[in-house]
Amino acid sequence: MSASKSSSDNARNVLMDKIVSLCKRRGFVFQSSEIYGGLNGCWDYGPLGAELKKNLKDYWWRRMVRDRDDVVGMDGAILQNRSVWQASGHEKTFSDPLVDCKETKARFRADQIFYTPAIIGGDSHGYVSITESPSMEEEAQQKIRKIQKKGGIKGEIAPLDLKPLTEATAEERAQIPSPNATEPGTLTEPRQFNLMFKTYVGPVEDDKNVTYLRPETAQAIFVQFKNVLETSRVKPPFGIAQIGKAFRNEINPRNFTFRSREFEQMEIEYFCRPEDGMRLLDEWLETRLKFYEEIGIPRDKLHILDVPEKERAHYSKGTYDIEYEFPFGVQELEGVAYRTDYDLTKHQEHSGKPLEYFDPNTKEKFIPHVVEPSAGVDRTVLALICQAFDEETVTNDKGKEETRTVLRFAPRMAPIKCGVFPLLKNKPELVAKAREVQEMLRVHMNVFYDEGGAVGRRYRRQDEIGTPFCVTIDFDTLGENGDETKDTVTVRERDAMTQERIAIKDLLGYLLERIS
RNA sequence: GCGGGUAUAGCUUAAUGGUAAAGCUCCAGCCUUCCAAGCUGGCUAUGCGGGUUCGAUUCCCGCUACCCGCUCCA
Repeated sequence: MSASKSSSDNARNVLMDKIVSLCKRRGFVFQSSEIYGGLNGCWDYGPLGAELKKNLKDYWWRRMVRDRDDVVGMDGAILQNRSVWQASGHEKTFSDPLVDCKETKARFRADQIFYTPAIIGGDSHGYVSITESPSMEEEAQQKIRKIQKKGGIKGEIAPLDLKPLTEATAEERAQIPSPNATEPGTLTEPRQFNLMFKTYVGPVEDDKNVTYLRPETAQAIFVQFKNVLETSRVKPPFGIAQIGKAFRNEINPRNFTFRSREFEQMEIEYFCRPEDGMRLLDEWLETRLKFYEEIGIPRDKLHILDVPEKERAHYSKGTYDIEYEFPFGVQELEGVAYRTDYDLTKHQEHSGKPLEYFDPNTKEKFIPHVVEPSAGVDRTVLALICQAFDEETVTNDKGKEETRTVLRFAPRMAPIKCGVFPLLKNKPELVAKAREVQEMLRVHMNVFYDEGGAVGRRYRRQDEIGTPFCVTIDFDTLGENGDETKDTVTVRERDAMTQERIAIKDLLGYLLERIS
């Protein structure tokens, strides 16, 4: 690693440390179960984090559901019949058999290690193994040739018989070396690692009562597709939107709240005619990119990854990942995937219930195709905080330089929209007037009243939590300096720290215009 | 899961085999006529569990959590 690389790594760690520290100090995010030592991969949102997250979800719901004629909402249960997870393929594919190499400490997925007996000149010379790749035949050949050369063995190498390690018997496994070791016997037994949290429905912990906490919210939508269709007077193309928790028993949670074991998703399953799928995939990508701009994540901090076919889920005809430049790297916020008719078809097969749509105009019956924009709520909250975080150097009255920490949230995302301060707290008239203004505003937005300390300190406190506006009631407001400024207040803006004098009667309109 | 690192107050840092210190923050009071002013007072900490020891925050072991690198990421 070069010096410059490690110093920039260090810089971004410092930035992330500052963000994590601010999140805790000001009540955005706490470690879950902190007083008991925490719980790996779980986080709690404090008062401001909860507001921020709620603002994000509410705005998504408003833009994706209420502002549109073609999307309706639902709210599915976290627990579903186990058959749902069998039909969706999660019970099978969310469970990976893992093996460790005791010698090299490497970990492999057992289904991605392939092995073959090394047969040279008709005699067996043990086994070789390689990890799955397009060139694995050739690599296996090379490994066998090495054995041949090393042992000075004569004869033809027999044709390879490559099989995944999952098919090896116990006796075979004892003789199969790890792909990156030479001696056999260093691989552990394959162990099932299930990414789904298993639980039991009902009081008896019996195999018949097994189900899982949902690893994604989408399946509830597919399973209720017919009910929504029949009760909501919608017809394709239309979408069903949902916001809710999902759970994955990640092997390795990392990067603060970015990869958690319990997380929230905002998803739409958009049902359409098969021929419209690819076009709608692109349209939804644009719709979603616009959304990120609206919440204050600029386009130039987003990366669009057109996921290549071999990395897509097998049923997907096209997938875009929307990624954000986090301090710890470019990471996915949202996947926009064209899932074809895979999910509905699977549920139709497994449930035996028809999930087709009959188009009365064309007299056609078909299983709708699906485009799915699926966003991570917690990841987007983290992106909002990372994007908003800024430190700037300001010079105070005494000419001393100091650091101002400010979260530059888009006002519509800010947890608190407006601070309300009496200039001095020991003047009852100022306090009374400030309370009056607070009452007037609070029915329309989240406001915060503060009278502690000097007014400058109060401004800085609000800067650090991203409050876009602060209103101060002073002696002008009371009319002490003439009628012209009576019943006016100063509105101080967070980013530029500029102040404007606004009449109290115009204040609500002024703020609403800037925060909606 | 492997390897490395870290763990003292809300935050940042000190110190110590013998009752843990400070700055900032926070709270209360006084003062204060617009950008972290001042004064007084106050709350709050050695992650958890073992061991060694007369005595452990300090030494040892285990666990947990967080960070970094691998690995993993439908």
